Amino acid sequence: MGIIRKTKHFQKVLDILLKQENAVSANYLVTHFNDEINKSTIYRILDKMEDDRIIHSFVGVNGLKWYAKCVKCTVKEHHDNHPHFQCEKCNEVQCINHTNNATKLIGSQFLVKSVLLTGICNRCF
Amino acid sequence: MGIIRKTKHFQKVLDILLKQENAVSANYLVTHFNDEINKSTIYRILDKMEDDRIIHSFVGVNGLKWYAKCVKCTVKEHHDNHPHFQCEKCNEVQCINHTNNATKLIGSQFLVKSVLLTGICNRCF
DNA sequence: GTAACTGCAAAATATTTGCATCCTT
DNA sequence: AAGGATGCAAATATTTTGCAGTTAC
Repeated sequence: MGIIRKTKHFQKVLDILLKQENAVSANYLVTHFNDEINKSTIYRILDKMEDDRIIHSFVGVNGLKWYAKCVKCTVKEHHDNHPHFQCEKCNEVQCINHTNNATKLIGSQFLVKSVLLTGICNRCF
Repeated sequence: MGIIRKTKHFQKVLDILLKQENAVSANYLVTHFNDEINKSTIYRILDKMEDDRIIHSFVGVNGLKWYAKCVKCTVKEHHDNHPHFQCEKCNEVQCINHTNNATKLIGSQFLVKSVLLTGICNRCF
């Protein structure tokens, strides 16, 4: 555990995540910061951010891990479980803004933390 | 491409998938058939089955690939996009029987092929 | 000063692929 | 006979880990 230090690397990764409208993959960040930030460091920063509920993660269609900023999460409650849609052709992930969707979908049998829909987007159709 | 041959291995893998109420991971099958069927063969059989719409696949919380039998799919149309729920603690996947859920969730902006919800199941809560 | 962060190399893990051989039709 | 299936080993690719050295508070 421990406190997160706001290092230069931390800030750089955070900046990308805040700038992005949709989710980004860990792999994208590794490539993007190639020769600037070591990949281990990136994975560790992402882990920390998720622990601190600054971002949340999910696994995409191809098994890659994706991250997106949490809009309205607190340390106590992580309620940013808005669904994501990923196109299996272009692999792009889009956030779907919709409220109460998860519970609407399956009632309250489970504590739902993330929802991922996959398929084909209108651009690739 | 080519025609699927109903070999002994093919039948054995199919039997497991049909017997199962919920989805199983490729990894489970590899372990289950250890010393009986080579892992490459299992992956290839699963690929073929998916091509032929006998089963459908999705990627779980930990990036592992999961497979489940298709209940009402034809070669022409693959409409078995019932949602799956995976517990991030016990990793178990449950099929959620619900109709029209995917389209209800996001309208008709995308062609939705699979829906995965993750979180914590009532047993692990 | 101490705990957290970083880079590097190596490990772990799941899946894929090349190739030679075997089997099914 | 021919095209598909199989086993084996090696390759891929992503993520994790151990460790030594550095940095932030």
